[in-house]
Amino acid sequence: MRAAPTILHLDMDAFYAAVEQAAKPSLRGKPVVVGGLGPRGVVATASYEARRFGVHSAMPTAQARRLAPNAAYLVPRFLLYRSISEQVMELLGRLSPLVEPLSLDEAFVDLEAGGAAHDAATARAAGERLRRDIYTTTGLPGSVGLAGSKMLAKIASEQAKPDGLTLIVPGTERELLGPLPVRTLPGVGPATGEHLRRAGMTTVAELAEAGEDELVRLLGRAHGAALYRMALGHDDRPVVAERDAKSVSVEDTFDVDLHDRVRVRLEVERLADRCVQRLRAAGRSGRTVVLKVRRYDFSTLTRSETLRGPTDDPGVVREAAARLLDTVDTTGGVRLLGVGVSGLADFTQEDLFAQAAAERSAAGAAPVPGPGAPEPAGADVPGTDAPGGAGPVGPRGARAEEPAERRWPAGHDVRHSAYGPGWVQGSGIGLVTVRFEQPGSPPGRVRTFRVDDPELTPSEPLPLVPGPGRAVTGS
DNA sequence: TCTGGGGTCCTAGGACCC
DNA sequence: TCTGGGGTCCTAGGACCC
Repeated sequence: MRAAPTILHLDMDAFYAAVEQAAKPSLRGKPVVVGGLGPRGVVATASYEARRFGVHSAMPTAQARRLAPNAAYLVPRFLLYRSISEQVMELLGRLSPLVEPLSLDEAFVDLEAGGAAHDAATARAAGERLRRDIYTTTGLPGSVGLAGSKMLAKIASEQAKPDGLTLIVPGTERELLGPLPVRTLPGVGPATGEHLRRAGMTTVAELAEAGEDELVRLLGRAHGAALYRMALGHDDRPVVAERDAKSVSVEDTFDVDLHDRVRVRLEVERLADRCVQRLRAAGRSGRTVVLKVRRYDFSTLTRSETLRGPTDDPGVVREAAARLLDTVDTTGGVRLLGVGVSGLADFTQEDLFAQAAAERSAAGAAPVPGPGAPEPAGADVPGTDAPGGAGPVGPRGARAEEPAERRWPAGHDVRHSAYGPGWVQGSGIGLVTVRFEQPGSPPGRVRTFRVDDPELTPSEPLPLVPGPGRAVTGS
């Protein structure tokens, strides 16, 4: 808890939906929902217009459609959001070397470490300038919280939403926190909130009155003690830049439960390969392989196996995952499968190759292809040892005849040789509907084409804000 | 039309070691 | 003969966050 409100928390407003509205003039001021559009999809972000219908994050998309049938429903374009996020984070980096990103749309900044502020007045000025710079650069609104601690800066940015700035004057923390619901505090979710409610505590002031011993008794050592400190407004956690990932995982929920054991095994192997791709892209390797299975009744279990040393070998991870699968009862159907690797080490592939070669020569085995040689990996190579001889199968079970919705995902950019840039408004039954507009244009009009129209091609997102050297790359 | 995907941290029990 | 503690690693599950 520092004496000046020089910890800044930035939270972009309805980030994914706001990016889509900036990219698509006809959606500005309209309800927009970004999320999974399949039968089991959930909402990632709802625009403020959509929230007025009761739509919110984590709500099943089907439920959102009932509440807001006329909203625009779009699949997320993470590569685009990442590129915008990098622009925002770059602006934060100009304020201070201590920037701690929490997600694509959120970060803490230690203004004191960068010399950007030393008191309330300079902190407020830096926050307002940041909001202006973000808007100028990206065209997007973001809210800023300023306080003497991370917790309060985050609470402040929440209170500033949308498109605002709130500064909490040090010394006023307890009176500000006291009347707030316990759920306001970070780390108090549905379970803890209910736990506390049953113990008669609904406000932060009541947590402080209960005392540390009582909270520890209720919630356990770490959680209870941390919560008590938070309730008093005590929070000394520093802003920490650059934290290494501790695990990498991928998972898929299937549109329809899987019953075929052979198919389940095939999907586990595909997930293992995808997981290893991500691991390698990060230049890491890992020692513990984790299999996650969600069954038809939503019961979820994990099985893990720790190897003798870290690996980034797809075959090793695949085989470990397959062994773990053998210990799981999947009768009744499988809703979700996931494969993860934890216990990460900074192993380069060269290290691993050298190590593997050493082990082979020690064992007197024949040489095998090194990392440079082609090897089965990635979505287009099925597990070659999979029983049943199943061919390539899409993540949702799609085969050669790909449905229009997946070839032309709602919201993705396209270009027509005559009509120019536009985006997919919807597709199905062999047709795709495109709205022809772009970030700087007035709202455009809609035209419909056959899905195999040669004049129509997928294209890269256009910059949200026109300007030199500000090309946006993305999905 | 029930409930995504990618993470983090904590707890608790058992194994194993000193 | 009967019964110590502490520390670390591994596994499984759960809560929480965006």
